[in-house]
Amino acid sequence: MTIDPSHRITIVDVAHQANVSAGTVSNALTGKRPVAEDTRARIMQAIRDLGYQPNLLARGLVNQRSQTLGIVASGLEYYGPSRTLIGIDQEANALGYSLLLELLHNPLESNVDALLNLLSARRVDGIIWSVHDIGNNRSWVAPERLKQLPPIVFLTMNPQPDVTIMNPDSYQGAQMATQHLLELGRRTIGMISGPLLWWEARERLRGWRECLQASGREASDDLVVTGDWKAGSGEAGLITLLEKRPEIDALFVANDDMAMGVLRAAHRMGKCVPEDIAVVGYDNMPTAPYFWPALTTVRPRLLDMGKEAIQTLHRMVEAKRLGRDMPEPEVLTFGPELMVRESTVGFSRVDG
Amino acid sequence: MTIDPSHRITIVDVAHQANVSAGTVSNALTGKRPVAEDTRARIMQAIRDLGYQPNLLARGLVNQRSQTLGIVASGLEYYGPSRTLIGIDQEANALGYSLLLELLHNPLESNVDALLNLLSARRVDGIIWSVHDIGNNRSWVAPERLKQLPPIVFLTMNPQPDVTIMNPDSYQGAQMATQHLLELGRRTIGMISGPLLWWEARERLRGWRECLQASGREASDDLVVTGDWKAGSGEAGLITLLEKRPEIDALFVANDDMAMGVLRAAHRMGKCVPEDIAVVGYDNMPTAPYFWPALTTVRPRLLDMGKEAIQTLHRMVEAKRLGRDMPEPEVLTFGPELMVRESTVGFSRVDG
DNA sequence: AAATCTCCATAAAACGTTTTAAGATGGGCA
DNA sequence: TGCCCATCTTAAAACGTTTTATGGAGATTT
Repeated sequence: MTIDPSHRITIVDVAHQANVSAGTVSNALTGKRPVAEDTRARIMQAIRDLGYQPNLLARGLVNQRSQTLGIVASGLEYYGPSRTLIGIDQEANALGYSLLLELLHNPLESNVDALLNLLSARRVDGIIWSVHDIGNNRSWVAPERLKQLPPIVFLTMNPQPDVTIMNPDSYQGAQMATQHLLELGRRTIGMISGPLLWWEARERLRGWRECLQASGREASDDLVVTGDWKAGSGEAGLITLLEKRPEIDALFVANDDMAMGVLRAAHRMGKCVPEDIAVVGYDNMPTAPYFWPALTTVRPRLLDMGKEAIQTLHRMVEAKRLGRDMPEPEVLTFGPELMVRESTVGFSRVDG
Repeated sequence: MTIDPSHRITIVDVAHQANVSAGTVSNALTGKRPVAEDTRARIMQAIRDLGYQPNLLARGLVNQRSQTLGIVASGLEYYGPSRTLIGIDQEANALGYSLLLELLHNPLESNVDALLNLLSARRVDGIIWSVHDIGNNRSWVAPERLKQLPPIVFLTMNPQPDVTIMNPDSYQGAQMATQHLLELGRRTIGMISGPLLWWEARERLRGWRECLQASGREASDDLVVTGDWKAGSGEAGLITLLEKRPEIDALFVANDDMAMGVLRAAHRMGKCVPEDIAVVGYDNMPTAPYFWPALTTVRPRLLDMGKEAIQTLHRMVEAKRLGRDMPEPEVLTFGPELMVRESTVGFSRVDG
């Protein structure tokens, strides 16, 4: 009948072929109302014969939902963010969502209106905001703005009222790292921090400081150097730090990249790790066990966090769809784990 | 008039408010036909007053395109794939596309029909297939299958007829690495390869072998050990290799992660790099300059490749939309760059 | 035998846009 | 005045689904 090859097969083509109406085909496909067994078989056969594929745009239009979640992320070239994304993807797939990915070029950017409008226009069912909390790039987050948007879950954000947030517990991670160094009998524990514009960097700094203070140790400012998360700043950081405070015998470094730079600087200066200086990193990059020496580091549970974020978002989406009242906004915190390796305990005790 | 708060503002609401018809609002928004200046102003005012946001699902339905590209990727936890994705995202945004991301859990999976059907059903305008070519996971790629799908660009794939492909030139990269080692006067150049199921791994191996053969050197099988891309296999690989061939004085390692393991093994065995063994990696991870010693490595141009992939795909999409004939399928190859650092030339010549 | 149920199928309306074909308005020209 | 033309608008039809209200056939009850 139709010989036009550019004609895409629609549900009414299938209906014709199977001698039923479009509505019946729809019922057979969605299973929302009963269809007799033999007509269902005819329909399925017609679908196969014609190679029919439903148009999810049309379905989304009438259903008022796209089965799509908007993911706003940044820093994907780093291990942490991409790991989080993988968790997000796995869980979203399991729940039948597709992901609309928007990468934020410059995460300091606080003018995100165009982006939010785009996601709204595409009618995403919900949004995961996986951009680090830096400077005032969260200034747009306010109840009246959120009301115009689909449900949102924020990742890694300084808690604030009326917002649903998932956080890796940087504060606790820093405490665990510092406590570990204290238990090893280290006297003077320095820190190389991330940029203090970053909320997470401030949390890690706070964890270090409060842990030291709690055990009556010094946590003064000249034990801290601020880096930029990159290895180079770790390398420079160690040099600066040892000039100021040569007696430092342990270091908590706010991420593994900078820790790698620290290790390199130590080698160059002829310092032994961990004998002269013990080093703890943060992130547990897959290569951390193969640093020289293997790096003791804090492992945040990012995969879990990504999955939980999607589950929570899904609940919010469903509540909205069914007209129930939203779950109460909450802050979920994911405790990290300390991976002890050579850079703190030496070669004897690890790696048989 | 409408007090129902759950009512989403549509184009006809705007039309009412501005005392025009829906068609006119559409014309004003798309700019496809002229609209008088004062009515346009009225319309824009109404849009602002009501907070109207166009429904891109509806627009996609009637326009027969979604302004969306499907990105199928895997291995996002590694540097290379995420870097490629960033290039893809940048260029796609510039051309007005959004990205529908589908991560392939197991890239060996060759049954990708469900995934392709989903992307078709969502009416993506085109697809970027950014999954590594492993085993027979490309067996589904055949002209008759491709004909049912939106335009596709494949990344990193063994060339085959009638398919558009972007490739980082692994063969050339491996040759550059090996040639560099030869020029440094190294005698016996081993290799730690990636898994040979991977097309890229085979290309790198071929580059190493043919470069050696071209200069009359040995390239026998016992100079090669196969790893799994991970640092651990590099560490084990060096040990195995030196047991078989203790005279090895240089090593080409198929990626930086494994090279890191090699460096670690060298330290453990008391071998000096580069004095005893020179090492070249592949990928140029951001941390490569901070390895101990800093790693000489091959830098593939992944960002460029991602961008070019989108541009090419865009041309294919437009050709299809306008009913022109498709651009001829082609294979584009991106030449890499050698980053020379301490692990081959020592500390004197780099890093002042 | 009539009335009532079940079960299944359908036609038509909706979802929110763009596009098509046609119409209205007013000005210029003969 | 009558005609044509340019410029702007519009009503209605599409796009491909799902849903709503309706209907018809047979089985079951009264």
